[in-house]
Amino acid sequence: MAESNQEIASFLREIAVYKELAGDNVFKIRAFQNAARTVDTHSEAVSRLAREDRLGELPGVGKGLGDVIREIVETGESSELEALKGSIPAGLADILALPGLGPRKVKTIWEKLGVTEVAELEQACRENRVAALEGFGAKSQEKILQGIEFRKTTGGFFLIPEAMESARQAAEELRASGLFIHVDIAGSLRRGKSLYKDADILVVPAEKSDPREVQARLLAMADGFPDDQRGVIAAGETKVSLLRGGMQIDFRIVDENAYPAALQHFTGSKEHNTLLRSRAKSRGMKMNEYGVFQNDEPLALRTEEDVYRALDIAWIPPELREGAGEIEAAEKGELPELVRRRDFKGMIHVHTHYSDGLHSIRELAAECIRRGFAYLCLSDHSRSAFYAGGLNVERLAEQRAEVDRVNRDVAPFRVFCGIESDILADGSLDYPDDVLAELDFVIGSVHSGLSMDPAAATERLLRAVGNPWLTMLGHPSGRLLLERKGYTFDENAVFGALAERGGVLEHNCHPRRLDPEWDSLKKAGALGIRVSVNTDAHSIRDFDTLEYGVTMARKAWLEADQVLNCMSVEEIQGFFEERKAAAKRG
DNA sequence: GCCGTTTTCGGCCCGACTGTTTTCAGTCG
Repeated sequence: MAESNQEIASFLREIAVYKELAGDNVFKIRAFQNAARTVDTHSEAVSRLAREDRLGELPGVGKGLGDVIREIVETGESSELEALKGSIPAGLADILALPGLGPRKVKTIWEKLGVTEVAELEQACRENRVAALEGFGAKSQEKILQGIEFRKTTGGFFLIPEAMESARQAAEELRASGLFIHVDIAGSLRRGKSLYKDADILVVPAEKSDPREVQARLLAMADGFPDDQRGVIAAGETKVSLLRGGMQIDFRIVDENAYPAALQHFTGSKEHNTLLRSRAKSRGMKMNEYGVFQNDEPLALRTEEDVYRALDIAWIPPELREGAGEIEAAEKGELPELVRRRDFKGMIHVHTHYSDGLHSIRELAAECIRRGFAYLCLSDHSRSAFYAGGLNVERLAEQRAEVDRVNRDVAPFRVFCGIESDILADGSLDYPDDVLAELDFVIGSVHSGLSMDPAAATERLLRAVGNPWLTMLGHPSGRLLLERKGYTFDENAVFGALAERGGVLEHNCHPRRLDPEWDSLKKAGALGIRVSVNTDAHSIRDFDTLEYGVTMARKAWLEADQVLNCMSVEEIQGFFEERKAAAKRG
């Protein structure tokens, strides 16, 4: 039996990949991809929809996909997927993921060379056999080798800080050149993501700028970097793609009159743009990166707002542009009023030198005050986290006493004393109830025994969430970006329990965690779960990462009244006290 | 495979760039 939405979605996604390799109809493939996204982000358990014969409620799911989903739910298998696997080697999916290789070329490689694994492909390239294929050449072969090499090192992805720094630096250099009237970071960096493959920078040359000079200036952006971290990927009239410091940057060059449409277009996402263009078409218009056209006549657009207005909808914040219901919401005038950085009144989930943090309670409080926060919620590691200097009961009491002393000095600023309690293997918390009762709040996090199967993980989390002393669930998936995947669990079950008990879900905005991913966070928000955007700071410098959390919260459609640390100090104190009173009642 | 204030069949977004081609297929976003 396949119970969770994620499991069902991964089946559909796998079928789509195999169908691509099989050379199936592209629209059919897209139908499976769309259905996977729909299932993944649906806030109700799709297995339940299947049992109640309500799969038709899912947009993009008709008879065919309904049958496929039903079989997955009932048997935990898909005969369609099994059939595809029987005729297509699994290794081809890895080859398909390489840059520059689509289904047609992978098919050629497989049929003509018998290559079915990345390692075999690498060898074939080195033996010059790929270049000899029809439709390939020396350059394609070199590009494939580079792609394989690139994936071996970084996986081809960058964390937010590196990607943002790289893009901001490039944009600054271009602005300083005086050749451009606009230099904007667009693409996924503008929309917000947890990982980045590249950066998109939109440039509008000044009227007097010579196009050749513009292109030369852009090409020079790779200068000064080590040879293995630089290169020209593409150099056209409207697009220059470079490898700069190991990261790909795409520069898009447009005229000033196309700027609004281009900014919209190059911000994406692909899914969002596809839906928008489809909307334009159904209204007798056409849109592309150069404008919105009616009868081939460009509409007058001055801002990005105008682009959306031309399609009869309100401007959509970039973070929402994922083709995940934002256009329908805009059409109905139901776009959320997204939370902003200035709505945040408190810093939550901060470690002190009592465990593995760098600073004292007073230092952290002073820094929060300096940054305009009204409160600070401390949560050091619990006793089982000995590797991180977790606090035993005595140490915890000492910290509690110091917090009380500090609070007398910093009022009306307030320090709350909590704990980041390990969720033990059996799902219990790390202290007895009478110790937990002394604290203002409890974050429960899994730090050990991460290799659980989904059923065990779900059980463990459900037990923790069911503990009345747990205030919030910390970094729920346990993932470390670019390092480890984390465990999977049934989100609908765990979030459902959290919603029922009025528990809070942490979004841990450490750039290596960003846990949970935005789509899961969105699902939680839709279920009415309050979210806390937590820096998990171990030093004052980590306070800056709140910026990433704000982006993810916005991406998850959250409004200020859904976010715990947007509460005033009085409100959050009341919230903690109420939770504790309820826990005492049992 | 889905879907329908043009439609139950015939659409399904649009353009740029590369590489290998002598006019364009494949890939990408």
